[in-house]
Amino acid sequence: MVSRKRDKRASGRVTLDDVALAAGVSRMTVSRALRGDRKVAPELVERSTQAADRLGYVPDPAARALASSKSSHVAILIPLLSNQLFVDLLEGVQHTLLPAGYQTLMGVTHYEASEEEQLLKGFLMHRPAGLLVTGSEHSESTRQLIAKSNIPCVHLMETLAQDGMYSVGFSQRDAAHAITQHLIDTGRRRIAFAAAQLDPRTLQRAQGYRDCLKEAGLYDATLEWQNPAPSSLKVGSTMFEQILCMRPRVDAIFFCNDDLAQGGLLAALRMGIKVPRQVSIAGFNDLPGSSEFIPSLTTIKTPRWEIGVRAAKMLLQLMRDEPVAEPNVDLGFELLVRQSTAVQSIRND
Amino acid sequence: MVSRKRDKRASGRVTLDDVALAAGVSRMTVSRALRGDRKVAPELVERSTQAADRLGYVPDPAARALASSKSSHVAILIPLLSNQLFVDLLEGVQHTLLPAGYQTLMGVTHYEASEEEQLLKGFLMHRPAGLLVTGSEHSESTRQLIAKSNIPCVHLMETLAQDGMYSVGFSQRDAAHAITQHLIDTGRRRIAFAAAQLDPRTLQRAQGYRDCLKEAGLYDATLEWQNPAPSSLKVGSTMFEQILCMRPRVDAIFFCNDDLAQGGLLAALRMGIKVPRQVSIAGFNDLPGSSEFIPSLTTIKTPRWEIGVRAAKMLLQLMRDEPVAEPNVDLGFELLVRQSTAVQSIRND
DNA sequence: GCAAAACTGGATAGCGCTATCTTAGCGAAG
DNA sequence: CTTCGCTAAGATAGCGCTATCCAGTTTTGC
Repeated sequence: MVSRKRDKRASGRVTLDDVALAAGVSRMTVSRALRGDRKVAPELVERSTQAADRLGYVPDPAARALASSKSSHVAILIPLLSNQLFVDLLEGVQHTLLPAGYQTLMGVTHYEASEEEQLLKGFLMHRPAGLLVTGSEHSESTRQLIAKSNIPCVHLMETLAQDGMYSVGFSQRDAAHAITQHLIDTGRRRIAFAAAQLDPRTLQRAQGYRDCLKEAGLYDATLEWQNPAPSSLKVGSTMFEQILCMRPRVDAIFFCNDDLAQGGLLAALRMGIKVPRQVSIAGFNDLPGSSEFIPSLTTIKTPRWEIGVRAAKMLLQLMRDEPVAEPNVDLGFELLVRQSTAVQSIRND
Repeated sequence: MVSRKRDKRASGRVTLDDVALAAGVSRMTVSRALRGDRKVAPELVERSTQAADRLGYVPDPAARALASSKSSHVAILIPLLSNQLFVDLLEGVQHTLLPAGYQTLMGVTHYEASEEEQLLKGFLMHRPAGLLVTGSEHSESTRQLIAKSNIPCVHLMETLAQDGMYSVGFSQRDAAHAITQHLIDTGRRRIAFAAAQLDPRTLQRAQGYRDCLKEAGLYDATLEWQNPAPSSLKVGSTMFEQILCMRPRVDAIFFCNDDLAQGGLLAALRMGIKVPRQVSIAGFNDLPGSSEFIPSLTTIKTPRWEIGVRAAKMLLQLMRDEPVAEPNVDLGFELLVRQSTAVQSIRND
């Protein structure tokens, strides 16, 4: 017979067997009809879906996972959620994955390799169907865990041109280069760089800054400031004070994240330093508030929501074994010129 | 025999059967030994755990869920992640739940009842072991879904004294009352209230503001400003301008969230209005940056990380059918008095 | 026009666990 | 000394699905 224990109907759960019985076909046919994994006669599909709807059938992900050894989970690893950047990324991902029937397992690594590894292990035991990770630099064991698991994986936020790897992001280096160039173009000559949270992306931005200034013959290593503390308004304030105290002739500061830059703007206000007249300030990421600051903050608008969406779409293709046309997608960036780098006067050098 | 298909060892997965074989006991004994769900002879527990460790056994959550019809998932519903408040909450929850072996399924509702319902349905089909939801006000169908599911549920962020319900939070009303009282105590008399994102907690804060001013005989309904838009720096700026334009004699504004208040501070700066000399400004939540603003922002520090931890602990007890001593926990709040409400002068009224 | 290949629906056998029933072992009670 | 619990370990039976094999029916190729 089709069903095993039709008498034990007390469970309340509608199973495939119930649907099959109602539709007058076999359980397998319903399973196939609902998932569309093999060709089923249109009429039987119709009958199956109707019966499923009528009975309110909801597939059991656990049973599915057990039988197919593939879950409907996608694990995503991000460094933190206190940066709006990653929140947007995550929302883009969920926006795409949820309608496709995937649940997101989110892990916050706090930029700790050990936490990342721990989280990944926890996720892998759930046999996720896909993996999304931030950046491409990971500890050796993390890399191996990913490789051995044989689970489709897309890297987020960076461009990456490595065979067999998938990524969606933009060039952090180029973006930093562009905004540095903008500072040069607006007449600045002693341009400092202030970074905190020295993650790989920050370092790539540092490189863009450096390259640009070297090309212009303006590079001065003593104007590069790096602070390993987590990026925050407070750190930005402190760094601004430090920089202006140690290098009073600096005429622009490129902060590698908007929260630092916002802190810088506040510090300038406190110190009575006019922005941009005396010092130009630029940020990165276009975080909420940056457009409202006094003066409004010049920054790089990064397409993180779009990155989330695009990466999730790519992952969907990978999970369905569909071909991926472009394994490494560069979504670019946009320079937003606002008041904090306005040209106020030609400075004599 | 104990094992079913010992020959088919190609899968690479270590199952309970493997461990049982290695330990020289039955599969059930290992299962019980590892979970400690029934008494097992100490020696057999020892042998089981050692064999499991040696073979690197990792239980399969899907199989577990299927067999026991209870998963190791906990679903959490929060309104949004762009407010640091909920990020902290979530981190507290994960910090507690992850070591206990539970995976968090996070859903962002964007304050939309329909989204909440949709997400909840998706979660419920995973048969989560527990549920965490923000606040106590939900659509009727959401409430019913929760009730019918019979899954332990803890409500976050609000105090709630309803039989059979569990909550961890603090009194939004009392906190708003306290900060309003502080404004009165510092000599303010025409105290405006500016709210956005009119969720239940915001409305409770409005009530605290209202109650306090009425007690002091200072209530003026025309000083209450509510904006249904999502809370943001920009909205705060706009509301500040509006309030000062329409009610120029206002001497304090209580913004119901720090981002609004920060926007207010920036607007004041732009308009040349001295804070706190001319207008006191108070916020709510102590978000990052508030201590760095010029002037630093008086606000209510809310224990959201602790709420997450405490709620998760309570949920763990519920999921283990342990008794819960205190089903409704009030974690309080703290008034942080900073420069934005300093007493600068006694205003004649 | 006939054999082989291609398809379709159904029966069967688990996926890796846990709930539950059974049985063996053993001390306490009569 | 026997009988009755009572406990702890093992055997059994699925949880609700999908992979896979099998058989019946088309199609296709030469």
